[in-house]
Amino acid sequence: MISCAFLQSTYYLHCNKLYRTVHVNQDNTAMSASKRDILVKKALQVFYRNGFHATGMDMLVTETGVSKTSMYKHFRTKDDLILASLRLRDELFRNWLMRRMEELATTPREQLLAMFDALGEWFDQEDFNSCMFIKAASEYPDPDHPVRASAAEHKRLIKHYLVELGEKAGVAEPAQLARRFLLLKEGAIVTAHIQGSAGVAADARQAAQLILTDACQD
Amino acid sequence: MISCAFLQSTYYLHCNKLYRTVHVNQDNTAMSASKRDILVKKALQVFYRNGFHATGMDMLVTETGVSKTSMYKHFRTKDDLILASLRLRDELFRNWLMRRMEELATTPREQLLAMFDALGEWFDQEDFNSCMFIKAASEYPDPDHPVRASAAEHKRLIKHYLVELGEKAGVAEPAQLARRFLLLKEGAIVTAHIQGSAGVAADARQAAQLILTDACQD
DNA sequence: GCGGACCTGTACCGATCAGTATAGGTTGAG
DNA sequence: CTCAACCTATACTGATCGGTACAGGTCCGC
Repeated sequence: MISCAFLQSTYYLHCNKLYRTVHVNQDNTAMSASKRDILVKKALQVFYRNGFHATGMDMLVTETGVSKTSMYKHFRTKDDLILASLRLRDELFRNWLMRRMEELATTPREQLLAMFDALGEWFDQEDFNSCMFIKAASEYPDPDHPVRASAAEHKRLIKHYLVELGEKAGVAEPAQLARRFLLLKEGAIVTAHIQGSAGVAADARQAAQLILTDACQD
Repeated sequence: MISCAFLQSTYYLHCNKLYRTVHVNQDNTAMSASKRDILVKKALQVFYRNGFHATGMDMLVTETGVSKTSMYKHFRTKDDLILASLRLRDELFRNWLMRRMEELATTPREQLLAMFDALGEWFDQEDFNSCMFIKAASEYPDPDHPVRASAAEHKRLIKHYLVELGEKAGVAEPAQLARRFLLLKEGAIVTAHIQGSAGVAADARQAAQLILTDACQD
């Protein structure tokens, strides 16, 4: 089954031909899913690299290869496209992080610490450019803006995964452990972005080890 | 000589009519209140609240009360004004943080932990809007841009202060302690910004306590 | 009163912003 | 074939972008 769960998905489950799959838009106009996928995927890259306000729709036309007319058929406003990009980013990043944590370690305790090994791999990728949601929140000062809600939801979902892992690991206060790990994670991302990635993930992992040991002693 | 060291004051050093720039502030403190100082001070507030790309020069004219002609007399480009704002922010914020840490505690060990109490006060201020340098770095993707250098320097100076405090506290590896504390600090800032400030500073402080205890056992 | 330092307001520049209008090309189903 | 869905390119809107030009106002030491 080929489908794109990040693009309002269930409708796709009834389709057997991706190139002709039909997506029901906000205004009930039928659209080609593949073009839409290409647009969101490439827009995500441009927004991540270049920022949101600094990226104009004309730049997106040249960078994505999708005409402006099609863009505005798929998304009523630039903000809608941004939100779709953030939804995709949330899914891709969380899937990658969780998969990598589970690949790098076997026990829940080790998987928790492996988060920082995975982050270290991310920091060393040449296209690493901080967390897209931290950047998004930085550009949208209104706390009620949907972009901010998207960022909060992304962080909440990661925290939820860490809590689950903490429960599997049998720590006394998994919620507390998750909050502390998240502090180290966000701090490592920001520090690797501003100061450079050298040693940052290892520092965070060592600090996390202390916190985890303490959490298991309780 | 009355001047503001944070405001790239060389231009005024050649001015022998400095008294013209001395005014009385709202709180009756005599300070250099030249148009340039007013401009940078208010521009800082607008950039911090509204972002860099999203703030146009025309908005700065209305928000600061300084004419556009004067702005471009003092600063050749918008970027120069942004950099001056960041220099001011660096000085104001670091001075505030260090002063508050030393007010809240007496011993170096307690002062280190008091950083998170000070951060907690900051998070609860209604105009708290994340770290200006994290936001600046988020908006300027080019790592060689002066804005990025300014952000890195700000973080470096704070780290340097933490290392000094760690040495005074007699910990075995003050540099390592400072790096770990900085991870918690940046993580707390980002988390308070995105998820809300409730409990964030306290979480960070508890984690810092564990790290500090470990550092003193060595 | 004169000159210079410093400020203002207003109008303007070409470029770019988000978004729209219009016309036409391609594809596949019936 | 026609029809409809979906795509393209181009041109355009009014607003705003960073930045400049120009004329004039105010204050000061001389």
